[in-house]
Amino acid sequence: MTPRTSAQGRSTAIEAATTSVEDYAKTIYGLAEWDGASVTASALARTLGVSNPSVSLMMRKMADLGLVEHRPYAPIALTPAGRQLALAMVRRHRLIETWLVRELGYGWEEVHEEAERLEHAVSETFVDRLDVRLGHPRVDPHGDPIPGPDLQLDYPETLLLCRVPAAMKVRLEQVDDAVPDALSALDTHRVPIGAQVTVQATDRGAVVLTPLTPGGQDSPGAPPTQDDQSAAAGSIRLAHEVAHAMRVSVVR
Amino acid sequence: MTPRTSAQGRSTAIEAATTSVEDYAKTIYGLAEWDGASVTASALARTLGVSNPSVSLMMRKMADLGLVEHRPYAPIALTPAGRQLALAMVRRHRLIETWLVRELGYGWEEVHEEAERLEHAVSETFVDRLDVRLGHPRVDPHGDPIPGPDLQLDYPETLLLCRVPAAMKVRLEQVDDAVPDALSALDTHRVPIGAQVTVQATDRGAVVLTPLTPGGQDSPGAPPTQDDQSAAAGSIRLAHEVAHAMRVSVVR
DNA sequence: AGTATGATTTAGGCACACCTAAAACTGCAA
DNA sequence: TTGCAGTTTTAGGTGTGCCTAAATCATACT
Ligand SMILES: [Mn+2]
Ligand SMILES: [Mn+2]
Ligand SMILES: [Mn+2]
Ligand SMILES: [Mn+2]
Repeated sequence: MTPRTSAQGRSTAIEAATTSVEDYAKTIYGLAEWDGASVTASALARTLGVSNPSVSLMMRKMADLGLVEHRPYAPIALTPAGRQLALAMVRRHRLIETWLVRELGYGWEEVHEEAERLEHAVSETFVDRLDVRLGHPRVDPHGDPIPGPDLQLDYPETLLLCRVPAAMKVRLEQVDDAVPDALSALDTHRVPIGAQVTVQATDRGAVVLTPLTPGGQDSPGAPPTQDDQSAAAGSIRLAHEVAHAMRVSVVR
Repeated sequence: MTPRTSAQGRSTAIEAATTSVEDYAKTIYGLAEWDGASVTASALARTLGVSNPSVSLMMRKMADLGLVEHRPYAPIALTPAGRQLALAMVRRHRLIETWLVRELGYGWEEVHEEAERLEHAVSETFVDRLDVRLGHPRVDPHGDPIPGPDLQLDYPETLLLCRVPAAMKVRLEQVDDAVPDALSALDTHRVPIGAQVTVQATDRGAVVLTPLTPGGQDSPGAPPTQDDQSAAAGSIRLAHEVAHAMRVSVVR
């Protein structure tokens, strides 16, 4: 896609961002935020579904544009300008997802792919009007916080579920919408965002938990599924990968 | 942009359409429909804002894809497959415009640009859900008919305003949203789509007309503007270019 | 017919964003 | 400390879509 035409002049480099540049910026930001580790070229390549050389080349380009800090063979970090761009994309993405769920009847597992395309096509004006129409939502359907018009973002204090010690009571705050297994696990066991659960046991990243709050509100659908090999009724086992796709806050 | 990922398999070539191919198809269709003339390479180039050689090359590509019929130096026509693609894009475009006006508070002069980008980013699913949400609208904010899910399209019998003979009573059916002067002229003189007017005189494509129906309903805004050099109160002069951007149906 | 004029196509290039294969670097481990 | 395995970068190449400049073609006018 050609460089973005839209909007009114702000940071030059951000104006010239292509679809690819926007996705790289957003992905770097996302990786760094989700689990605080430093971002490597190969992690970026894996997440974006491109080859390592492509990342290398793009990093040079984005360094030239002043969007990333990157000395060869070192980890990758966004510059302040890069973070601005990333936050702008995150805002678009999450507002669009919220709108798709609230007004077009999308399921929370469908919206990510659609938003991934739309985020590059909408104007700044569009985003602002959508924000107003939705009443300035603070989180998206997956619990991810939405940056305000000023791109400010306040995170709740959260941990990766796969790192929570056993016997702790936590509240489900966010799910990674790019991990379908995580979304379907929560759907299956009727654990919505905001539900409280107790971590019964942990096993090298995998966790077993029991719902506390809404848990099994028996909405019309499948009967209390007991598919997993979990013995205790209401006991839920999540694989490491799935537990890595959820963030929780500590209760009490 | 890379080839379209979305949707379920239909006509292979249509699946593989890029943003550019989609725009070419839509534009060829639009030119042919608006004033029934045959589509030339340079008209296409002018409308799309690209050079003639670009059109030449693209026509070879689209001929190979089976989307257009084009022998060198001859006029350009869509194949049935090309028409399918064009109609699908027209449907997207017009539904999106309708939604932007109805639900996001856009003015009818703002929507075209936004839709021009969004139409390439939305999925088939999205379009269908939007259609349902809007209640299957039959025309967009500019009076252009919207193809149904089956891509069927029924046009009202209309003429280009610039070709209407004098002393005829007509109803304004469509405005070309890509001609800002036409939209602002109608805004200024408070002539909405559906209004009836009499063509007082014609002058080599330019027309002078008098509103009949809603005409000057004095909505809160500027006072009955008499900016033009038109003498009679309520008499409106439209330049050829502007009159070419409107289609009307004959009344009675 | 003979030629000028404009429309159209061909030739040659550029920018982006990818890819595979080959080289270069790093850091850990024998 | 030396080697080697994995990571990262360089080299070389593809597909799209666009451009300018230089042919070509079609035809309308003398
Ligand atoms: Mn998402
Ligand atoms: Mn994206
Ligand atoms: Mn339009
Ligand atoms: Mn378009």
